[in-house]
Formats: sequence, C-alpha cells, structure tokens
Amino acid sequence: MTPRTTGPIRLLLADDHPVVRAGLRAVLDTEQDFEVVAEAATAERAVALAATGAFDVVLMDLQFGAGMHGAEATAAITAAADAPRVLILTTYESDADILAAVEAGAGGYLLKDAPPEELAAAVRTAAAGRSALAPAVAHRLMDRMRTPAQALTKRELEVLQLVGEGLSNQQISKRLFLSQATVKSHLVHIYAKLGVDSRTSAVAAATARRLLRR
Amino acid sequence: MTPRTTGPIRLLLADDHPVVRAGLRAVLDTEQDFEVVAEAATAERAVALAATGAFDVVLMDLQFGAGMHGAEATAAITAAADAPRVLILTTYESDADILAAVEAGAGGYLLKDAPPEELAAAVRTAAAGRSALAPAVAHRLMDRMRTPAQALTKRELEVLQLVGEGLSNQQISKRLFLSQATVKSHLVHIYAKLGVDSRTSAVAAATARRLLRR
DNA sequence: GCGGACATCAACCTTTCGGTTGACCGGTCG
DNA sequence: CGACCGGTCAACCGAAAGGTTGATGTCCGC
Repeated sequence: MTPRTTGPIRLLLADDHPVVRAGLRAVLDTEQDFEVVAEAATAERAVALAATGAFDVVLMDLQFGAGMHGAEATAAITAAADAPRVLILTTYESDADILAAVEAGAGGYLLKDAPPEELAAAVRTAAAGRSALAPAVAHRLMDRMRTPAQALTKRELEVLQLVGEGLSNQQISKRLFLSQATVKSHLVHIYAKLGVDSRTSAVAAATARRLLRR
Repeated sequence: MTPRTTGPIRLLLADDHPVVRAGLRAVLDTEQDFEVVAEAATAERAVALAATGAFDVVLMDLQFGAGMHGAEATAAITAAADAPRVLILTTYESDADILAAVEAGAGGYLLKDAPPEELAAAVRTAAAGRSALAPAVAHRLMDRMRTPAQALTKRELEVLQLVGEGLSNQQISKRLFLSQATVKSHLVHIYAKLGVDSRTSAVAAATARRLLRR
C-alpha cells in the first residue's frame, strides 16, 4: 500500500485473543494519528481484510489457535501489489520465528510485553515504510551477526527442529534425504555450538535460547 | 478475603504485558459490578499488593518475563488468612501448569483466548467463592479422570519434566535419589502411555498434549 | 486381607546415540 | 588461485538408552 500523506494511519489488528485485541485498541486508539479500522480473530480473516486495501498497517500475531500461521498470512498479504505494511506482534522471539517472519516480508517485529509508547513508535515507523524491530529482537539479530560462530546454520536448525519433534537420526535422514552419517555430523556441530552433549539437552538449550519455535 | 456482600468486586490484574493489562481493564471495567483497583507487572508486586486486603479477586498470569512464577505467587497470596481469590489467566493449558496452580490454591483457571463474557462470568463465580474453570481446562481434567490409563502419574511427570530439561538417566537418578533402573522403569511406562519409543519423542508428545510446561 | 496401582531396584541384552577421524565437493571471499 | 566454510558421507568404537523379566514394598479400596 502506498503510504498516504494525509489522514490517520489505518490499522488492522489480527490476533486470536479478544483480550489482546481490546488491549491494543485501548492503547492505540488514544493516539490521535491512529485509527483502528478493523479486527481479525484468524489469520485467514486478516488476509481477506488486508486485500480490501483499507489499511496502512497490519498488526499480526504469529500463533493463532488454529488454522493459518501468522507468517503464512504475512506472506500472503505482502505478496499483493500495493500491500499494507505488516508488523509482527508476538510473545516469542525465537530465531526460527524471526527468520520466518522476515522471509515472509514483515516490516517489523515487536514483542507483546512492549510498553505502549514503543508500540506506537513502531507503528509510525512501519507506516513510514521503514523497518521496526523491538530492542530485544534487534539485540538478538545483532548477536547473531556478531558471533556467527555459535549461530546455528539453516541446515542445523532444520535438523534440530526434527530432533525436537522426536525423530531419530534414522528418521531424520530419510526425511531430509541424507545419510545417518550426515545427520550425526550436523548433530555434533550443534552440540558444540550449544555446549551440550545429547539430543535432549540440545533441544532444551535451543528452546531456552529461543532458537526453536515451540 | 471474606466475600463482601455489597459494593463492586474489586480486582487486581497481574500480568507482565501492558497490552494484556489494558485489554483486561477495557473488557472488565465495562461491567458495572467490577472495579479494577490496581495492576501489577510482576508476580512479586502482585503478592505485595494482594496482602493489603484491598481486593476480592486477583487475575494472575502464570508466566512472567522474569522473577517469581505465577504459581508461586498464587501460593504466597492464598497462604494468608482472609486472602483474595486467585484466578489463573494464562495462554497455556498444560497438565503440569494446571496441577501446579490448583495445588497453589487457585480458585480458577482461565485461558486468554476466552471471550469477554466468559471472563466476566468466571470472575463473578470466583468472587462468590466457587471454582471457575475454562471449558477447555475442564475438558482436560475430565479426560484425565475418564481415561486414567494414559494419564501420567506425578512421579512420571516429574521424570519426564527432567528429561525435557535435557538430563540423562544418570543425572535424573541423582536428582531424584533413585537408581537408574527406576528411572528407566518410569520411562518405559511413560513411553507406553504416550505411544512413543524414545525420550525425545516422549517430550515432543507430552509437549504437544500439553502435559509439560514449556 | 487380598488385589491392584505405584514406586523401587537388579540383571541382561540389543539398538541407538555420541565422538572421532578423515574424506570429498561446491561456493565465496580475499 | 588458495583458503575457508558449509554440507555431504564412511568406518569405527565406547557409552547411553531402549526393552524384558522379575522381584520387593507400600498404600488404598473392596
């Protein structure tokens, strides 16, 4: 969507929690230059509404109780020409989630524990066509850049994700069309980077460091 | 706290998310018989405020970003004589969380995706001294009663929790003052009940079925 | 008081996993 | 070009985990 130079910033709230929607509305509607135009309780509904072109910024949750995931919805929305900006607003800050959201074309990534002023500032930043990252998220990305040594590669995250789903090396090798030797090789690297020595503790450490979605 | 027969139901909101607090306030303040007296952004603050005796019902989140856990806070609050009722209001419905909350003396367990009417009804129920359970939570408890065959025992959950934290059988046996044989014995029973055949898949299955906190 | 569920432990065996060493190939970046 | 990294694979060995059988003790309910 082309940034409009006049009128309030028109918002769409997409979250499956009524309480959160009410909270966002309460926090954002008090800003004079914002107008909460609509709410969506599902990702599918958000995609449909966003296509009407009646919004400048979409505030999108990642986890919906059922149905489409927020990242999918973001991709669907931003795929359109003249699409609104999508701001991710979620509770979690996992590497997997952040990377998925950025790949889907999100214009920002905020955390739900953010203070209202930070929220408002991020919405204005996104509306102006610039990227808005929560400090904690920005910090995580900086960390990832600063110390790539301990950052897991995409392939390693892929393997670790399957480990977290309970698959054996054998099953992972079949799923990813690899030999068991390769899976073990990846695991050895993962253990070294996370400072652990077993698959279960790797999953625990990765979950604690928010490297894996959960 | 002795249920008062006159005046509005006085509420304390304990949640680390400003947006959620604003949402709860927006949803609950519209009810004529409710009065949101105060908010707490940490569990510690909630305990301190609850001790003043100025509240009838505390709406308590379980997961705070840092510091005390909601279940601990609930135990601290309900330990006092003349304590207010504590209603758990959280995103998750794991067996571990529910059992911990009930043991801590919670007067109810609600989910954040509940519609406003359900929330209000639960608060009134709690204020009247009765127990309030979200339908999904009630359903889970019923399931647990109906099919005790697949329900994990307390000890089994304890072991599985440690497995989920990445501990080896050796480490678990030391932590719980058991022999490795006993730990393995518990694990065999856990695998049978969950229909899996490895520790990682047991953790995955238990997480998916919300038997474990995450 | 007897059966049953729960918890505890031992001995034994098989399979998987963890750890190492070494190797090959395709990009990328000085 | 040569060094480096990421991804792939093989062979090997010891350690941990998975699986079975069987046994003991406690507590609870019928």
